[in-house]
Amino acid sequence: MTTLSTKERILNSTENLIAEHGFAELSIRKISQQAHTNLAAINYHFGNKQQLIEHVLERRLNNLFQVREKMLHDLNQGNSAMACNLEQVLHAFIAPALYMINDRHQGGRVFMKVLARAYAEQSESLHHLLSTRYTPIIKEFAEAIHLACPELPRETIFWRFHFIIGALTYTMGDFGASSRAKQMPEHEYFNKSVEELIKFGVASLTADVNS
Amino acid sequence: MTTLSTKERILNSTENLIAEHGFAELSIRKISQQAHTNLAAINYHFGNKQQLIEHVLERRLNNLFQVREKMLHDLNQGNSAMACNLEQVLHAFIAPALYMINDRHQGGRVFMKVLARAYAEQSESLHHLLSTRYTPIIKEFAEAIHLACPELPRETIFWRFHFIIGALTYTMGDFGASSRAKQMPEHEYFNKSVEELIKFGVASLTADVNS
DNA sequence: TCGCAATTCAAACGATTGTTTTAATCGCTA
DNA sequence: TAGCGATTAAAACAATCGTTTGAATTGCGA
Repeated sequence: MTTLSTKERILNSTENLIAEHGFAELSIRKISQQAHTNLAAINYHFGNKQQLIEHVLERRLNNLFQVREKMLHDLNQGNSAMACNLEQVLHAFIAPALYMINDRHQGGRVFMKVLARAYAEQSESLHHLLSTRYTPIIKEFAEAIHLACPELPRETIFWRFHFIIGALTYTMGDFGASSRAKQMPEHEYFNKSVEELIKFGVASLTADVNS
Repeated sequence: MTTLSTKERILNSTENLIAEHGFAELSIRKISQQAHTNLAAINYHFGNKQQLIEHVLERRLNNLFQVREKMLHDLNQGNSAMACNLEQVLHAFIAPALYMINDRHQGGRVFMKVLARAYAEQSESLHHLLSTRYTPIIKEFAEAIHLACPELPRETIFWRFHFIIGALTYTMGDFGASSRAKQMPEHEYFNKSVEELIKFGVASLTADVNS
């Protein structure tokens, strides 16, 4: 049970507290209390509060992006001759978030709330970290979408992919609240969300384009 | 110039500070400083910090919802016999936010960032305020969409409208950052956003439905 | 088992937080 | 203009914040 290192316990507690109460109420005293460690341990291991938050984001963001890129890469291998299916591309982008959330022992579900909040918080450093990390992978997926839908103007792809990411981010942050409102088990609500989100993305990208 | 009442200056300053630096860095000392008033004036006029934040949200939210409902109502009057156009319905939902943002003398553009952050912050009281306010108008628009697209299952409408709201919310919060990244004037970027967002919503709702 | 580095701990630092108190000032009516 | 309620102002309150300090403790290689 508590075979986790102090560093890991601090990261997990930070993640939980951000997800539950947001950045505004986050304090390193609450973190150290929930992590069953000392105040100074946080500064000892992470330097300061800001760097701790960045570690929380980086830890899982790196993993999420790697999984997404691997799934997209595998897709390209399988369909080397022809452009790959649009639904598969969107699946490669959305599903890794699903896996992350369902893998409760990794605490990914909590992290997606953190991510949604980090977006909205938009403190200069956080936003810079997120945008520099996100930009390359977004370009890769936009290119894959272009191959799947060559008739779509690149600008249209840019906008609609942007909106799909928005719908995904919003849905992630909405968790708990929406599933409670619908009196549905959270994991069931999530599976439904991803399924509907992919259909939604495909629909928005394959509809007729006429101004 | 400074013909505004103390109450209004406090509300405006709060709005600006949340939009610029988020809830985490918001303090009533910064608010009173920017509003050129005294610390105690905030507690005198609004009770406490939490109630002040709620006033900031309510002030413009009420106006936004009223405009949306009026536009939807006018639409129903004009097309009483037949179901009204889907694009018009989405326009009635999205455009009021546009007007709000473009009307700089009302400071609406700033408020949309506040709204996007309030969503992500998800402190119990804020989220409760937003969801209780939002639920009725969402039901109204979902019904209008149903009339415009009677062949779409109600559940599909629910999900896709939810995603469209997500894309809208995300885009609002993204402002400034994205327009700066694209080296585009903010108002131009916004007009483009709304235009693309409506096309995006129509596309996602009118595409063929096959699981 | 000794010794040293890594880690944890309690305590205090200065700064800032939201709120309250008490006095001064304003604006309007009688 | 006198007086009174509404508003603003300065100051202090207790609480909490992030960070630092220096000593105590741990764990592991020699």
